[in-house]
Amino acid sequence: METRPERHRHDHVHEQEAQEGREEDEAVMEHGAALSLQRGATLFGRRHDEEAGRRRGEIREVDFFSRDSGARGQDDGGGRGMPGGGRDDINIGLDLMTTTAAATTSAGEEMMAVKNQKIEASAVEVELRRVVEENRRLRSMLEELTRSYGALYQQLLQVTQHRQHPADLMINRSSLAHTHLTTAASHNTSSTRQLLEARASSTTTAQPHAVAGVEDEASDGAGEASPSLSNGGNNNDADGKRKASPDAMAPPPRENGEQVSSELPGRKARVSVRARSEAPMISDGCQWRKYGQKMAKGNPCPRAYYRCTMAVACPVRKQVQRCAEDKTILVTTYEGHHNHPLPPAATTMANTTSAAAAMLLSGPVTSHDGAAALHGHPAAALFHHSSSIPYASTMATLSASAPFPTITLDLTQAPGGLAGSGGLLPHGLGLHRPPGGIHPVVAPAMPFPAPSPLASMFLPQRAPTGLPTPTGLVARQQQSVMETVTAAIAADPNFTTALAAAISSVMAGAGAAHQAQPTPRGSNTGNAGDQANGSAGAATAGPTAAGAHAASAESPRFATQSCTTSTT
DNA sequence: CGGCTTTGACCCGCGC
DNA sequence: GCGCGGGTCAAAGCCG
Repeated sequence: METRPERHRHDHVHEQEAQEGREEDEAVMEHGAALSLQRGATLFGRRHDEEAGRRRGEIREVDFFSRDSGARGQDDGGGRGMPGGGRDDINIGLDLMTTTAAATTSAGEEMMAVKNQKIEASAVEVELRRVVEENRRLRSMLEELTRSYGALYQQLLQVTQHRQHPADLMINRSSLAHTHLTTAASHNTSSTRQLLEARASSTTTAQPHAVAGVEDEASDGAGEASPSLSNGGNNNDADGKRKASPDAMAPPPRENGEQVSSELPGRKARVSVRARSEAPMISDGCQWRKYGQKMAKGNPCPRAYYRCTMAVACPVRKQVQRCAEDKTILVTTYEGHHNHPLPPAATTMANTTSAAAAMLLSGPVTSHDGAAALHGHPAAALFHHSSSIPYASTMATLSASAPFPTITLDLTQAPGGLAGSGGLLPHGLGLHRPPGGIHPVVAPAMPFPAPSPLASMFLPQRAPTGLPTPTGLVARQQQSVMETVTAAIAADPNFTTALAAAISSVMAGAGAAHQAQPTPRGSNTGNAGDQANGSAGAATAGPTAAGAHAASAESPRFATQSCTTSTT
């Protein structure tokens, strides 16, 4: 038939379009579909009017497509329609499509719609193939990182077994960190090297502590199931100052028998997060109640004390204070263990602090500058590694002077000199997009030992797992790191919003269901006195940010922002 | 009315 | 022992 060549040509053309311009295709498809619908409706009405009387009883509506051709053939008054055949319909449709509008019949439009569906399907298929390929690539990257981590971790364990020889240990550590750097390495930067060197020298000065740190680390590394071995005890020794409602701060016995009580009766290590925010509090997914405020010496800004109110007797507290030097920086210090499950958003933040806590507890709290501790801890690998990532330079130090061991994660500094911008951190999107078209904030993160007792303080109570297998440990650590990184980004409301928008645009068709995560009170801070939140950043945490939290808490993992440190 | 914030008082540990 | 500073308590007030 003469229409077949036409049809083929159109198919070809549309396939080309499918590969070249999806938007155009989509527009066409939508139009076609709409047209088809419209025509279908018209046709239906007409058919209903004309034929209903004489062919009463036939269910034409249901059999719309298959019967059309016949009906249309009659409508057109021509022999063009083939009685009953679906393929013939296609021919007709194409023919109509290429002819004038006057000659166009509803059948043509319907065929157009069918055709468009095919085109759409092929486009989706192409896209799917691309995504699968990318997924494969990412997976191989992850596997490689996992392998590297496993090797390094084994090496670390061996080192800890020889801790009686501090000198050797030190050397091994340096090589460890160095090894990691080279492993991670393609992105190595000079700043990372400087950082590493600085830490190496610190290690030299704080060698004995470093040894202790490794010892603790070994216990931590052995698994979070043995928290009692953590240096939490050490911390507490150093922590004698706090009167501390011991009962309040002592974590309740875990259902799994995990004796966290061994952690310490008094105060525990703290994790401090510095982030730029105009809001009075950063969004961390928990509900807090302010129970006090005090002017701290040396800082014109008052320090606010909050208590977790998500559970009746949750001992977790946090302090929020603006940085004296830069009032746009909000310093949030967490302390204690949640005794209740946390919402995803809160878990994300919890994991962030867990990561830091893992480092803190694994390191010597009394080290001169804390660098030694970091240096010896596998978690340091994360930070080293992150430092080597263009978008994420990370550093953390422990406080030496603070009454309690404190680690500060500084999320205020943007790599690439953006730190001084004074704004929040939306710089990530688009500004530092790495080559390759991967999401700007997606970067491999190095797994590190699972959080020990302190680490669990922000985590929901877990089921007992016993000593984790290396594999499970690695997996959990990876997740933790990923979430750490995620939370670091999520801490920035603006960034979160932008990220959420980006994600939704990418995931539009697929699973945009994640978007809004229902959070109580419409805010993931849950803080009651949030008028300021409403106007400032944290409150952007509304649905969008919450969505980002949710998304981040699940799987796409994002690289951390910069993380330098401060001392308390 | 309940929950939250505010704010002054109080407690405690540390340093001198 | 005293003063200082950090942290907490609790009454009063505010707010939805």
